[in-house]
Amino acid sequence: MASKSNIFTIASETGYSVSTVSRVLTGQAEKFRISKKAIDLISETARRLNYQPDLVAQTLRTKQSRTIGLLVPGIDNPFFATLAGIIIKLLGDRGYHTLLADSREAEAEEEQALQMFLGRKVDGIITVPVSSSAARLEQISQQTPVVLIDRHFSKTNLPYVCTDNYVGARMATEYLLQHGYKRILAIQGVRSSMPNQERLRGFKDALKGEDVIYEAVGDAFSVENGHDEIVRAFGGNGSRFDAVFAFSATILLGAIDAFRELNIKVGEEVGIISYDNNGFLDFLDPAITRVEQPLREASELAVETLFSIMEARREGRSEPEVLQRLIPPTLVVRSSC
Amino acid sequence: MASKSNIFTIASETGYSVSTVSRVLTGQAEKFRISKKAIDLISETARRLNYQPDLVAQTLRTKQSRTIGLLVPGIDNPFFATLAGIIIKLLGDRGYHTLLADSREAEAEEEQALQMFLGRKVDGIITVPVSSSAARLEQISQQTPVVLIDRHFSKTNLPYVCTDNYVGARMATEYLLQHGYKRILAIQGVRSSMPNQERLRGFKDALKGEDVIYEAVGDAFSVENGHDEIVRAFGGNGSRFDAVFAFSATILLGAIDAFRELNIKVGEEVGIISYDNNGFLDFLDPAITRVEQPLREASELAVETLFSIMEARREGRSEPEVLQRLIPPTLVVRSSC
DNA sequence: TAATTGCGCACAATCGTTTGAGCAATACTT
DNA sequence: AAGTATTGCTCAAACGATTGTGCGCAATTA
Repeated sequence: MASKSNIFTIASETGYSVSTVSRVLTGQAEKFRISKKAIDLISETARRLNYQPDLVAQTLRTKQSRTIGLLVPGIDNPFFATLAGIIIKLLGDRGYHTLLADSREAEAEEEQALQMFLGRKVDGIITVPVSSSAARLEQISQQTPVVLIDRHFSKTNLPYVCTDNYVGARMATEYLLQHGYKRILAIQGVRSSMPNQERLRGFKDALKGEDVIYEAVGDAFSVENGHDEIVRAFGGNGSRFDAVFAFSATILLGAIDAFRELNIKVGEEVGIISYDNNGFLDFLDPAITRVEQPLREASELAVETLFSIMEARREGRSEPEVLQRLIPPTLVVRSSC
Repeated sequence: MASKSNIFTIASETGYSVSTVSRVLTGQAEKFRISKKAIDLISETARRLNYQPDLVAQTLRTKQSRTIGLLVPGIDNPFFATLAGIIIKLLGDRGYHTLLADSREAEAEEEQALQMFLGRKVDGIITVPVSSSAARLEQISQQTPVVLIDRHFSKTNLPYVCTDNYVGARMATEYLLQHGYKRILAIQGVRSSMPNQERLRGFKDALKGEDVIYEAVGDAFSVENGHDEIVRAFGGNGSRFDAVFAFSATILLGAIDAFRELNIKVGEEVGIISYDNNGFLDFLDPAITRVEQPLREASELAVETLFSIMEARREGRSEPEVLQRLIPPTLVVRSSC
């Protein structure tokens, strides 16, 4: 009953027309020379009737929903959950709401979500893409601004904010080398994904010319993958490897678990280093040395970028040029290697 | 350009009226005796023009958005992230989208989010409430179905699905007793919250008549709280306690950290048991014995409940009666006590 | 006094759908 | 052959807002 009041109710209640009411309520009063008397009466009445604008009607008319579509490949993954949390907050601060969808690493679900975003008339899209091609997103971005985060495509002019996975992996690998490890096993995540490729490249480049042996196995950002690859590599009689580079925190967990099963002491018998931030890595024993990504900074940059594009388009300006950012990660040293 | 086609485009393209097009596209064709010829032509044209209905316009007209508002107190908390992930998936399976908001444990932000949900005409709301009173939500639920999850209010007829925190805490405490612990420290979360109160009640009831000493300290579901209370209780020369019951996984982490600082061996010198599910509790050393909440089951029940109410209201039926569910948690035994 | 200007507001179209009511043509009845 | 049913569709009014245009009136100017 409270929310039954609309612009028309207020109009008849105050005796003014709906247009006047609308202009007052949208803050266009002085632009249209509405009298102070009218402004006061209308605002007061709106408050009294507990008027809440119908955002759906507003959107239909104005083509602006003050909503951003956020698409991640798995909200149950702490990494994306943290990311989503930060972004939702940042958008909220700017008066925008978030329509969250989960592609579950599947292209079909990604496409569905994008359709939905467009149908819902979101003002912009922030996404961690899962599809292998940028084509669809590039097409969409002509209509609705799109900013990629965490993952990007090799040749695309879509704006993105990613951490520099190449540098991160290089840092991690060099750290292992400096500490005397000579036989390194890398466990990868989804191979087709850009972060994984970059990490692999960084890993290999760091090893170039070094007197070490190495191998890069695995194919998923999952606990199981970490577990299975460790069992495979360390399960037999002894192992060729003295250190492990886990390409994600989930992989790391699986590895830790496998080492425990195999009764191999992490930090002593084998060194281990991981990618990803994740507060609880500090609570493992030993605490895990890792490459952390500046999630907050990345999120802020992504949101900023998105809004600058939105603003530019709204004002018919050409879009800013530098829209692809690679930000450097940080090495957090603990005691696992 | 692709998405510029609307129902009117299709109408003029096919020569039929917009009403006919609409009825075909919404599957009401035979109900209105549209000819097969018309159906075929219209569907074919829609496909050819890549028609996507404007969900905003649809919502305005039908008052149904096929969207559910999901409100959690902190999406960056793994517990709620997991919950959100499950719920988003379940809703997606039923053809519904999710508008996600984060109240950050603040009443003001909760209220804002609820306003937004109503303005957006969500068809239903699933929320982990943070406010101390049920009043506002009860008011809203007359307009839009509301289901509480994880937390509820003591006397309310709002439907909810929570785990039985009383039983869970009792189970945990009894487990400690059975294993010979005699001096138990409980570290609480937010005292005003229903889950905390229930856990405390379960804890105390389990100890009734037993020959043990105990204390319940702390006041936040945070790592710091866990840390500080352990330091306070175990920091001096020896401690009165031989076991700790952490009321949440965050508290547990703080405790683990503090024990490490104090050089006290968990599992040997002190037993510890925790609340909350959290996959990584298995990766700590020792793995933590804990009370897990059946998140999936709870989510399914909550979604089911919400839809049954929505359906009942749509059909003008009276709403189902039994809508408040307390589901039993599970004791997951590991090696920390 | 008549023409001009500015002020304060109202009219009505519009956004893209859905939907109750109605209407012309054909088919069926008796 | 005239009346009734059925078929297959169209008309136009909503939903709740925004917004370009225009109009009556008073104050100012000529």
